[in-house]
Amino acid sequence: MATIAEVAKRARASTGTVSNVIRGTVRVSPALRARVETAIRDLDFHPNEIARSLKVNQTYMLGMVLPDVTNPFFPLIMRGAEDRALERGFLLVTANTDEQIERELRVVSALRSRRVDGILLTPTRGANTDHIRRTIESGIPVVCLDRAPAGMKIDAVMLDNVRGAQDCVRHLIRSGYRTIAIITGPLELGVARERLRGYEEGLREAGIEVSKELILEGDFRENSGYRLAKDLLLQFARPSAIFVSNGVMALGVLQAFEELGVRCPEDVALATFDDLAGDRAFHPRLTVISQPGYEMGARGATLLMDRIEGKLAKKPSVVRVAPTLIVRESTRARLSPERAALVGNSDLYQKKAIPSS
Amino acid sequence: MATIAEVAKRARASTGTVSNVIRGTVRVSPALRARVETAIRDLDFHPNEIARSLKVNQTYMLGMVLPDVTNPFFPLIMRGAEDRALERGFLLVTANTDEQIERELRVVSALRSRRVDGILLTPTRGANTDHIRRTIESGIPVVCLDRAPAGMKIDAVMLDNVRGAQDCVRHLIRSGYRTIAIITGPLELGVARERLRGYEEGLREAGIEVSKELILEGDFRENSGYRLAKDLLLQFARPSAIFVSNGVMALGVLQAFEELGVRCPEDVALATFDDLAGDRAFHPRLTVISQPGYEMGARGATLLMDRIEGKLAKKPSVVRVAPTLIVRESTRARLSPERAALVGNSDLYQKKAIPSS
DNA sequence: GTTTCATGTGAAATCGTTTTTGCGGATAAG
DNA sequence: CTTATCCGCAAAAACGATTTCACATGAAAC
Repeated sequence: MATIAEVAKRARASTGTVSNVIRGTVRVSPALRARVETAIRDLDFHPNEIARSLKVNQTYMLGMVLPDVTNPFFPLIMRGAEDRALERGFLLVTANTDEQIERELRVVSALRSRRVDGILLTPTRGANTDHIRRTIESGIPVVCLDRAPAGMKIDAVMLDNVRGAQDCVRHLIRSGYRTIAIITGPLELGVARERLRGYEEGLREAGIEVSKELILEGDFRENSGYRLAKDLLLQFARPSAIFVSNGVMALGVLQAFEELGVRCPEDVALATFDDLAGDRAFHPRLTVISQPGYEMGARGATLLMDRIEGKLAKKPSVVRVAPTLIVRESTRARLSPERAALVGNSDLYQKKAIPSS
Repeated sequence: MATIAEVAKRARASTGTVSNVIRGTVRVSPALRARVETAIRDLDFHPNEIARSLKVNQTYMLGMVLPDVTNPFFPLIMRGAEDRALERGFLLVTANTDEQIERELRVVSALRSRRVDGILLTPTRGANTDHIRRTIESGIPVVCLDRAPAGMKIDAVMLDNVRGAQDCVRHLIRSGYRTIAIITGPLELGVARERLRGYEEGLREAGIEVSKELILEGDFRENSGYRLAKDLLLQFARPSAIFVSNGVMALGVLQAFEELGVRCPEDVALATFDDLAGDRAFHPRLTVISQPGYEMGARGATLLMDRIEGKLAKKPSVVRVAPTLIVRESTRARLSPERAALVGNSDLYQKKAIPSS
C-alpha cells in the first residue's frame, strides 16, 4: 500500500504538500496540485487513517454496542445511526453483548483501546455500570439507547413508553373495549413500569377503574405471554381486550388464542408493543405500538457526534422519542366510532362477543 | 487517557518494559511485573491500539459490507462473523450499501483507509468489481458472502442453491405432489438459475417431465410473486404445489392465495426459499429452505482470518454451505409416506383437491 | 538594481506504541 | 578473586501521517 512519501516522490513534491492537497487546508498552486492528484490516482493511494488518527487524536469511528442484532429492533437502530454517521464521515464498529455483562465489558474495553470517538450503547439490564462511568471519564462520550442505567446522569435516547401505552389504551377504549387486561413486563424494569403506568392513565382518563385482576406480570418472554393469556381467557370474567407489553409475549398470547379457539378480534381484541413482523405476517394483523428504531438510532448518533464535537452543553441530554400506534385488524372496532360516541361508556356488545368456553 | 509512558513512570520502569508486560512476549521479573500491573490498573490504562496498529501494521479489524442489515438474513451473517472474530481478537466494522454501488465504493474506500485487515463483502448485484480487485491487490483480502462477482477468482462463501431446491422438490414429490410449479428469480442472476436447475433435477430424478408452463420467471420482489401466482392459479391446469425461489415473492404468493380463496396446503401446497419469519408468523406455517446465515458468516470470517494470517494456499477457496429444508404445514403430505410409496408416481388425490374456481 | 513582500514549499517534530540493541549487574565457573 | 555467561532492563529508532515554521522564489515597489 502506497504511502504519502511515495506519492510525494512521484509528484516531485514534499509530503507536507501532498497532505495539504488532500486536506485542502492550504492553497497549493494548480500545477502542483494536479501533479499530486494524478500521483494519488496512479498509485491508488488511500491515506493511512491509522497514522492520521494517531496524529490528530481522533479516529472517526463510533462504537455501537447492542444486545443482539438478530432481534429485528436493533438493525433499525443500526441503520439510523449508520446513515447519520456516514454523512459526517464516521464509521460504526458494531458488537453484540447477548445481554451478558462480561461480553459488554470486553467489547467496551476493546473499543476504548481502539480509541473510538464515542460509543452508542444499549446497556445490559441490571448490570453494574462502573465501566460506563470510567469510559466517559476517560474522555469517550457514551450515549445510551433504549435503556438508561438507573440513577446515572447520561446522554440517552429513550422511548416514551407511558405515552405509547396510553395511546394504545385510548384507542382500545375508543374502539369500544372496556374490560382491558394488560400483560406487563417484569416490574423491576423501568420500561415495564412505564408501560403499565401508561395503561393505567389511559383507563383513568376514560373514567374506567383500574382492576388488579386485569394486571398480570410477565417477564417479556414468549412463554409468560402464553401462560398469562391462558389464565386470562379461562377466568370467569374474560376481558374484551388484552394489551401486551412486548412483542415476544404477544406471540405467546396468539398461541394461547389458537389453542383455546379464541377468535381475534371477535372474541378478544389484542394490541401489543413492538411491530415484530410488519403488517403481513400474523393472523389477524396486529395492532401495535411501533418503536421507531431508525429514528432512535439516528437521534442517538447525532447526539453522540454533537457531543464529540463539543457542540453540546455539559448537562446530559435525554431525548424521548414517541412511538407510533399502528391500528390493524386485531382491534377492529366493536361499534362504529359514531355509535361508540353515543353509547359512551357502556360496553354494549361485550357479552354477545364472549363465546361459551 | 493514560499513555504507556505514564504507566512506565508510575511503575518506575521504561516504556519498553511495560510493553513487554502487556504483550507477555519477554520475561519480566515478578516484582517489576507486579508494579507495572498495578500501575495499569490504577491509571485505568487501555493501550492505544491505534499506535500499536501503526507500528505492527495490523489493526485487528474486519470490514463487513452488507446490502442491508434490515433484511433479517444479514444479522445472522453478522452474528456468525462477529462470534468467530471476537474469539480471535478481531472487531467488525459494519456498513450497509443498500445495493448502491456508489455507497459500496465509498464504504470500501473508507475501510481501506482505516486499514482493516480484511473485508467480508456481499457485493451489490451486477456492479463493476474493479474496486474489489484493487483492494485485494493492495494487500487487503476480501471474502465474498452469498454472491460472487461473475468471472472472478475469489474467496467466497456461497449457498448450495441447486441442492436446496432439489431437496425441496424431492420432498414435495415424496409428499405426493406431482404438478409442481416454480416461480424463479430473474434468470440473469446465478442464484436464480441455480435454484431453477435444482428444481429441474429434482423433477428429473423422479421421472417427472419438466414442463415449460410450470416455470415462471419472477424478479425476487413481492409483487411478481403475487402476479405470477395469480397466473398459475387461474390457469386451466392448476399445479398442486408451488415452489418459490425466494421469501419475499412467497409473501406475494400468499396474498394471491388469500384473494383467490385458495387453501394451503389443501388446494395448493407451497414451499419457498428463505425462512423469513421463523416458524410462527404465517398461516399456514411455511415449508422453507432455510439459508444458514449464521454459519455462512462464521465460515466467512474464519476463511478471512485464515487468509489474513497466511494459513491458506494461494488459490481462492470457495465454501459451499448446504441449506436446510424445514418442513412445516404448507406442504403437508397428500398421502401417508407408505401409501405414497405404494402408489408411486400417480398423483392420486390431485383432482379431488382442486377446488372449482 | 536593490529591497520588500507575499506566497507556496519542504524539513522536521510529533502522536503512542513496538522492537531491536546494547549494556549493567548478578550469578556461576574457573 | 577474576572472568564468563546470562538475564532483564532501558534507550532509541521506526511506523505514516499532520502541522509548524523557516525559507526560497518571484513579483512588485522604489
